[in-house]
Amino acid sequence: MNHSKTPTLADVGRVAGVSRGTVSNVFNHPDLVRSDVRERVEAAARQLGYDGPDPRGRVLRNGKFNAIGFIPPGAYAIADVIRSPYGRELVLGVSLVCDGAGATLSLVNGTEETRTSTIREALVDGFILGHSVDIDLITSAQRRRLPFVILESDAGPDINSIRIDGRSGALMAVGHLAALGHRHFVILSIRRTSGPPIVHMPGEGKITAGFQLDYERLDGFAQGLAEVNLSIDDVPIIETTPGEPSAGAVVFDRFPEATAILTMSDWQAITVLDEAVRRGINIPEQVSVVGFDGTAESARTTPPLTTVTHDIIGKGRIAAQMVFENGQPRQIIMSVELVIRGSTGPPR
Amino acid sequence: MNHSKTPTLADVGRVAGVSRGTVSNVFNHPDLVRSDVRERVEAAARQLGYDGPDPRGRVLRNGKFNAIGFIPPGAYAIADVIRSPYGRELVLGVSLVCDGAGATLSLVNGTEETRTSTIREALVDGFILGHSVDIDLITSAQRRRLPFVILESDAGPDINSIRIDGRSGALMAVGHLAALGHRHFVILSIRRTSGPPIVHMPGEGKITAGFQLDYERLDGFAQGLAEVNLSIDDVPIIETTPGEPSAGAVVFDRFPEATAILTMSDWQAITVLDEAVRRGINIPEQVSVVGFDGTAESARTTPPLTTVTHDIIGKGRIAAQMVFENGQPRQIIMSVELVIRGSTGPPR
DNA sequence: ACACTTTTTTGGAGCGCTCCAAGTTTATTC
DNA sequence: GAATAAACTTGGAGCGCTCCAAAAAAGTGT
Repeated sequence: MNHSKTPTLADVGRVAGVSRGTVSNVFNHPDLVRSDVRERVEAAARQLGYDGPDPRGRVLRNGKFNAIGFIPPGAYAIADVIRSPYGRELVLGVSLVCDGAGATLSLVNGTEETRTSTIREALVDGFILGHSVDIDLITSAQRRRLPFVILESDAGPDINSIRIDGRSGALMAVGHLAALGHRHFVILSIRRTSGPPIVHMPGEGKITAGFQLDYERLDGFAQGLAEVNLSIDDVPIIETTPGEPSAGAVVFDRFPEATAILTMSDWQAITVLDEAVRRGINIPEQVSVVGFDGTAESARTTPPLTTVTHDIIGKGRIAAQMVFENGQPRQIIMSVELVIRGSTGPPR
Repeated sequence: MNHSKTPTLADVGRVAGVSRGTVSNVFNHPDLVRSDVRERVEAAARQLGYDGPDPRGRVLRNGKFNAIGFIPPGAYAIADVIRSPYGRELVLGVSLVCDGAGATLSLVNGTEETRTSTIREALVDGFILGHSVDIDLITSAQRRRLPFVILESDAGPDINSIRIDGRSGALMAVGHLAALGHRHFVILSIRRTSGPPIVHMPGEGKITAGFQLDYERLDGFAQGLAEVNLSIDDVPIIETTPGEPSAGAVVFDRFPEATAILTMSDWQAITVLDEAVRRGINIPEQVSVVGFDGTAESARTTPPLTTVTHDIIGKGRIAAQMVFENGQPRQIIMSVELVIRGSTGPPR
């Protein structure tokens, strides 16, 4: 029995002359075992190089993984979550709760196509679904019979969800810029697939937002524009994946007349700022830029970003708590706030 | 059988009138099953609300988790890893490989005291041990009989390890400052437990570095100081946990005569920069600051940090690859480079 | 020394699954 | 239509463990 295979509880028991159950107790409930027996078992374990019960067996027997999963949204990979300022604050919030609960945080891999099987197979006791989930995903999440929370999508009263009041945020952003006198806008919306920016020219007709997050913010922008007698249909909308480095270039090349750029994430706004530096465009003297989310990064750019903030870490934290508590489903809407900093000013 | 309990393969088989094996095949090798049988099984599964094989059983049977673990170093929690600029770049590197391999990245929870059981019980196929590991940890890692890599500690030829040439880095940092004319230094070393900064006054005697990382860098600093006829014993050394906000205050309060501050991480250096801003101290005119690691953040501070850089993302990536490859143990030493930016200048 | 209580130890059952050798059915050939 | 080949299905074995009811051993009091 001593040939290569890793030893099991039973092997240790055989060597120590006790039963499997006793060996199990030595490792899990040492107080139940007489001390001389315990020592004998420990000696046998040492001799065999046995280092405690294999987690595989335990998992099957106990039915728990002691882990919660974070499933990246849409087309994102784990790396994108960590790269994104927003993603990492969110995950930070989740991790704080995990640390408190002694649970592992699993960043679950899966492409957009494999996402349902990902949900089906993740080795977790509950999970958090990044925003932009579609109905299939929700169905498979429910099938898993594990507590879960959806971010930035309301999936009805039976499903935990947390989202921000994006409409109000967008409205405030436009309101602020309009009050400063801006009338020439460009909107950076979020591209949900990978690839270069997609430009929607004014008058091209309604763009259909795939996800609630995008829809609400677009709606807020539209409402804010309407208040100064502008139509969102006359505003160019560029869909870019946040962090896409060419976003700024597209904006400045194609829409030089714009004096204000509305975005749906700080990361997009930061990208624009970077491009402005490259081109010697002064922010906010020549162009105003507004971010979204209020990440820590937004306060550290030059100039600091005016942005629609919310408590991202808090959101992650609440999400994790909901998973651990596993109580009645709740739908939480977090409030947002417009923080005015240096990236916005009167139009040139 | 239809009462509350979640259905199993066997339940589905019973309803569909086939064996467990066939149901398993429907989900795992559908091509082996005749199409009418497959449909019957799928119908039964739908009817019972069965959504594919439970991962618990699969794990025990297959013996694989399809995940690699990142085990935070020393006294750190998962949240600290994500908070730290260095930590998240490292994890980013790891995550890139996980994305490529379709594996989950588990950020494994555990306090310093529970770390050995953490290693024993983590639901992973291999793992990466953050730096500052002690011998007990290495032993329990080896017992787990899983591929693993240690960061920033050389644990001998039988164990995978990756570390940077910290001594050279430290030497270059001092050399640069000395060449500028600095003679009054303070060193920020890393506190490995939680708590406020610990100040070692000059002449208090050797401080014993607990971990290879600290030891090497201190040694490099010592050597660099010796080259301009200074002794490290005459330099105050402050141990702070990176990110500790009071680090800067302690430096400026206790050692106003210092013109150059050497650190062991960018995060520490950034903390000092922040405090300098708060006090109206001009960097580098009044005090020079050097970081360590070369995180992305170091390039974005005002002024940008002079720092000892290495490829952190690459390090994470290589570590993950070593775990996946599970080949002959290797010990990799990565080179470092001094990047001179705006945070260093001649002494006042 | 015996009955009785308390402390320890035992081993069967079973968690849900996949593998695989063997068995069964269906298709093909002559 | 029997023989042979191909396609599909079966169910036992076993992954390593923990639980738990029951048995065994040790301790206690008279």
